[in-house]
Amino acid sequence: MKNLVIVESPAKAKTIEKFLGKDYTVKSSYGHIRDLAKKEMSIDVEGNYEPQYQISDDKKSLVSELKKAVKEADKVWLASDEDREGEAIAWHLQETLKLDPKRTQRIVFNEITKTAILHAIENPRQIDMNLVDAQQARRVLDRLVGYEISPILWSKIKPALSAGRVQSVAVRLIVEREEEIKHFESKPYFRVTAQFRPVDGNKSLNAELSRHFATADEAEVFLQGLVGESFKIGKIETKPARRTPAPPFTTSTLQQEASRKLGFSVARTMQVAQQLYESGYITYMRTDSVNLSELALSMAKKEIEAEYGAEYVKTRRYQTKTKGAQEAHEAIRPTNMAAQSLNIDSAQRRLYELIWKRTVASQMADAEIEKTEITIVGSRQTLTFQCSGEQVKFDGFLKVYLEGTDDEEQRESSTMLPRLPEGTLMTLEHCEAAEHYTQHPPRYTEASLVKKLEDLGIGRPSTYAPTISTILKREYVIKEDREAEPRNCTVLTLKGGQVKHSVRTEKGYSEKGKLFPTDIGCVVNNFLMEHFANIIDYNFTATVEKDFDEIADGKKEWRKVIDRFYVPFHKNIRQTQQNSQRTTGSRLLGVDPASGKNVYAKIGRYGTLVQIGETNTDEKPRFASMKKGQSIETITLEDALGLFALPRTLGQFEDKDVTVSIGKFGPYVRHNSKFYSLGKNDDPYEVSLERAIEIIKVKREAEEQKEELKKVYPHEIGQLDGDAVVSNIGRFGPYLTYRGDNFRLAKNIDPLKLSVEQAADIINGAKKKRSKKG
DNA sequence: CAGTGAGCGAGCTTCCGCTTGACTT
Repeated sequence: MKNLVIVESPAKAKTIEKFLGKDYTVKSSYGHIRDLAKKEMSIDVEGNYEPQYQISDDKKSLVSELKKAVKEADKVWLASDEDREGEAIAWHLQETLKLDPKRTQRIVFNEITKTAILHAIENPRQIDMNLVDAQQARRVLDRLVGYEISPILWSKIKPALSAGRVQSVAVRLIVEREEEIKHFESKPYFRVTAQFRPVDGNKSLNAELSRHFATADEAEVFLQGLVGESFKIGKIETKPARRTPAPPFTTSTLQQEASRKLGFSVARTMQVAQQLYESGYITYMRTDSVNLSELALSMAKKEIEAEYGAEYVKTRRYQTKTKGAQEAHEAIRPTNMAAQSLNIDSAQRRLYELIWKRTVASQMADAEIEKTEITIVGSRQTLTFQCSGEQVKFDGFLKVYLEGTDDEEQRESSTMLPRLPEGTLMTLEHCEAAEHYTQHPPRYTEASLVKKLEDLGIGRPSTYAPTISTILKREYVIKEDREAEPRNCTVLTLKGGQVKHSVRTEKGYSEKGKLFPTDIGCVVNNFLMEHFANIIDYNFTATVEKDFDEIADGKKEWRKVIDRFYVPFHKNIRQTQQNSQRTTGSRLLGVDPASGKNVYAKIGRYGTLVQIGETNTDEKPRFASMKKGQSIETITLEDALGLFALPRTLGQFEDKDVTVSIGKFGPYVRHNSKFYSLGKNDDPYEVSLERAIEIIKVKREAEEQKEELKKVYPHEIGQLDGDAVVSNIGRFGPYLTYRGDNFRLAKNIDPLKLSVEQAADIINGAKKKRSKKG
């Protein structure tokens, strides 16, 4: 071996190895190999912010493997990504592997093509310490912010909470959107729609009045005024229009489209994309670039020509405009544009087809459209009816793909309009004024939150999905479906010269998979807004990014940048710790009629709770946890008092009391000092004695079965090369144990009837599979 | 495994960004 190349991703290593031939061995660092220790701050604040790095636990064996490879190589090529993090990875590798700079080359490429890689090899450079320092500043700042604010939250609000430059802004967006919605005043308005037919024609057209009415009375006056009116076509306007395809996918836009068109969560999209990437079907899926390689452009061109004809080709080079983009990779695209679809599992196939369509469409001609606007005027009326339509003259990229939209109230406007000359007399066939309500701004979905964060320049492609998981895990936000209340809407219809009133029920749009803030999320956000407004300012990241850029350009020293931030920040931390009150989000609900004491809803150490009586008095208050779906803000006194019904005694079974309550691990039935967990659909406040007894009996039966199994298992099948092979049944089904290793058994295998030979096959088969993966 | 929310005090929790793999009992 002469050359050792180290890249970040193993899939990339595999591809590059093919391009480079046998003088090169390509290995992967699997991302960062060193980081600040997890347990402590690991930043010497007094010692000029010196970071204390250590090799991550899961990277120790990898590092020793890399060290060995380095020893056998004449030259080491550090080929991590061409961005801040990539440069830092290269530097950490150089430091950790103790690489001799004379025998070490830094190379970069932002597309995985043979030309790009050979070009990179011919143009090596040294590690750019300014860029590394920009990364260190980023890392240190995030650690300081996260690890100094979080403990304040533990002492002032609740243990195990967290705050950070990215996650706290994500929560703030969701909390503030909810506030907006709460203060939104939904107003009714009347929309007038009509159907006209040419006097000597039969194809009618739908039109809408050019204005809305605020009240039913106004609408009625208008409708009444239409009686005996004659209509004609006033004006016909046709305008050519063009539509342009969306740029190729980045991580963020892929997540948005997969959410809109396939209903995937952000995490699912990334998981499926990872599978496609590892199989070699698509390029790297964590990217902020819309750039396509020259190879990709020519492949797309060839494919479009062959499939749709030369007139559909339009080669486009896209520019990335995203704030803070680092563009170390290409856009997400198929590696082989000739493969329109793949014979793989359904989720992978659907995501792949989406990527294929988006990429190919981005290299296709504009769609040419003719927009027609028809105005219908009445002889006495000053108001006009409008009707608009579109005709596609040349479909261009629309043949393949059209980007989805987040607009929930999209109106169809692609109807083709009949060709009618101006002045054509029209008959009014039908007219109605229907009540609608103005709609509050939409709540965020996972994907629309990612879009917003990206617009603000907050977070990176590799962190969008984990950030969402974090704020869900901390229970700052909850993702759920909520049905909208149906609303009664007045409809006025003009019929036979009369205006008739009727009522139509409008179901309103239900919120599917939307992000709602929780009590904890709101309380934490309020606390941060009060004490750390600068950190969760929407521009904080953008501001510090400017500093990082200047560090990267060698114009600023990273330690000075951090010091300027840290000194006032830390002072604020100290003051907040000393001066601010414990925050519980407490709300007085009313007075408990039984005791005459106050009832409160607030945040406790283990979640939201209701409390009867005062704290800080001799008499201890009574507490009860809130149920799922209840919140401090909306819980009523009555519901709160209902929570004190536990523990409930349901009655007797086998001469012993049956009681039901909620414990640390959820609701349970207690009988004869034994515990039985309630099922998912059982409500401890409602559950009957009969159901409780059933639960007891089911658990007893399961335990009996377990006892039976214990008589047979563990079962020794026999000896294999001098050691026992044992079969057993565990939490995950039947398995074999042999020499301290476990091997799962297929469902159709009877672990008691297994022969030693069969067991040996299973063990060897599994070992082979494992070593292949390892 | 089966309240915990008062108080005491030990020890624990926590960030962002880069990457995949573990394969359980």
